[in-house]
Amino acid sequence: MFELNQLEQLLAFAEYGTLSAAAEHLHLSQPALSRSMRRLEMDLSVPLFDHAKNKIALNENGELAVKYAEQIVREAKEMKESLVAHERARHTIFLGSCAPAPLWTLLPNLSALYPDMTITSEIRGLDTLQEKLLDKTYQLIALPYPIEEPGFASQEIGEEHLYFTLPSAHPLAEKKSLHLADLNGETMLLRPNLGFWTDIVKKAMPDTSFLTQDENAFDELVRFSVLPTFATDLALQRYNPPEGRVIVPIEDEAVNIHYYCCYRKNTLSKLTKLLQAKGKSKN
Amino acid sequence: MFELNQLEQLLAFAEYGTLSAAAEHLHLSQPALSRSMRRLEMDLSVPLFDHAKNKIALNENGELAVKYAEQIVREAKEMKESLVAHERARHTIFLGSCAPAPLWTLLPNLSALYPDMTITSEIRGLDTLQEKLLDKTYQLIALPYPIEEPGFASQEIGEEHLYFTLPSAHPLAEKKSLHLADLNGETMLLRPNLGFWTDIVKKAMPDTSFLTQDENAFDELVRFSVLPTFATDLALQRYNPPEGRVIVPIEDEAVNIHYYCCYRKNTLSKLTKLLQAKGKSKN
DNA sequence: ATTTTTTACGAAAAGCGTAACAATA
DNA sequence: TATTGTTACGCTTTTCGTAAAAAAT
Repeated sequence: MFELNQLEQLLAFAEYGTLSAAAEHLHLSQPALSRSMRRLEMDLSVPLFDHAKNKIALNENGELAVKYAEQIVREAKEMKESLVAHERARHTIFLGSCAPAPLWTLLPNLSALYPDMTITSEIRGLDTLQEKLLDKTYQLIALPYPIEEPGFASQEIGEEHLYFTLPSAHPLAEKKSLHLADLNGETMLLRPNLGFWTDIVKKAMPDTSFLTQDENAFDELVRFSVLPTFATDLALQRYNPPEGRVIVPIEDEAVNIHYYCCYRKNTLSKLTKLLQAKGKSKN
Repeated sequence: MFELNQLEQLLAFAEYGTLSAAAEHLHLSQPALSRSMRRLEMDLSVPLFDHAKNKIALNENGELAVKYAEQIVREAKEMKESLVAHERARHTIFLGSCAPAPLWTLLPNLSALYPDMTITSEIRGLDTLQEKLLDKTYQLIALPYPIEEPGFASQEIGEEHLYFTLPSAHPLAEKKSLHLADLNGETMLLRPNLGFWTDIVKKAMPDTSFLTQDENAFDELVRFSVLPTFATDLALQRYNPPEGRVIVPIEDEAVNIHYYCCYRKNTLSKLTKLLQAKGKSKN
């Protein structure tokens, strides 16, 4: 039988027109390529070239052979790429979340539980998350509600609550609590990549314009700004509380979020234990 | 890059389940196959097997690789078969005829004109002939009428006329000429593979039952039979006239056949000369 | 005990490069 | 004369088979 090697060489010849040119691009001596093509003719038991003394060209068979070779070589490359991708996927847990907070606990726990796996995560919209869990892009997603798909498990992994952080001089800074609507219309600062939190507050404060600032410069900006911004209880545990700001709870029921971790029941067997542990430790 | 060789070996392993069994069917030592599969894993930079001490089995990647390998190997075989077929076709003139007589002149002339080509011929129905000329199965066909397809040439190559051969004792044996209908209802003997002649006489003599006899035993049978049979002027030139038989011309216009040779104008360049020569020599 | 896979080692085969040759433009 | 393809020859690399070892049924 002939070999893929020879088909690639045939394609190189078809592309470059002469054995010398093709051999150079193949990093091969020209006599070697000449012999290899003769072998291909033998292996196929069909002449592929018109061999003149000083010129060689594809004949009718050769042209046909090139067509086949293109297809076969393409599929061979596809095979390798696909296998490499598949192998990578076998060693990767791809985690989607609706918000940053679930990742703070899930990522380190997953790393500890599956030390050989690469953990990749991203924050996406609720529809995207569910869709890509079903099509197996994600092995695991964090949602603000449980899903009911058969064959999937949903387990609560914690809750998060939203607060305003107001400058001390703000007119409402002394209130014990507020509604989102109370600040509707005021310009506010937002961290980027807050996931579905952004949707919630934009919906409840349609007249507010939100300024989004780079994550790294955000704290700096807040310190020297008089604009109100948000915080959550989980974020306040994780990061330093903003200086010179008053934290005011928000009473809207929509900002009391319970997170659920959703995944296929027959995958990630160690995950069940992780999630049961999750119910207790919320740091 | 990996090689087709290795893919075939992978398929053999997938089929036979163990390296030993696969190696035997591949006419290869088992250690060689073991190493070859390890090389395949290296070449693909992906593990394909679960290597246990004493057992080796395809893993998830391997199963996927087998699927790809099946396709690629199938196409590789297809490539070879297709090329061999194409090569054969390049050296073959496939000739279809509606009757035996045109072949008697066309075959030797084609052989002389194209000494490097294999000449293959068969007798088929008129519709089949035209259809397979158009789809390039035939390079050349002989029909009892010219065709009008654009791009095709039709040239008359001779004529043939049908006769009855009657036993001397036959009631009609002394007639100077007859019509087909005159013997309608009588049982007759027929050579096999007469092409469209069979259709002509069956149509004009619907009440006659025709007995077809093997070509080699036919002359023998005729000699000892009192059944009428047919001959043509061309057949009488070619073969010995039947003993003890009277040759009676048939007057039906339908049995005076002019043969036409039909072929693509841009192929068989030498053929034009042949056909012009054909008009003169009719042996 | 037999079967199966892997490792080790020497031999066979295949493939490559350099050089030389032939032919062409 | 420079370029192209084929042939010849020696060398390297690859691949193979046998033998031996390790492990499992």
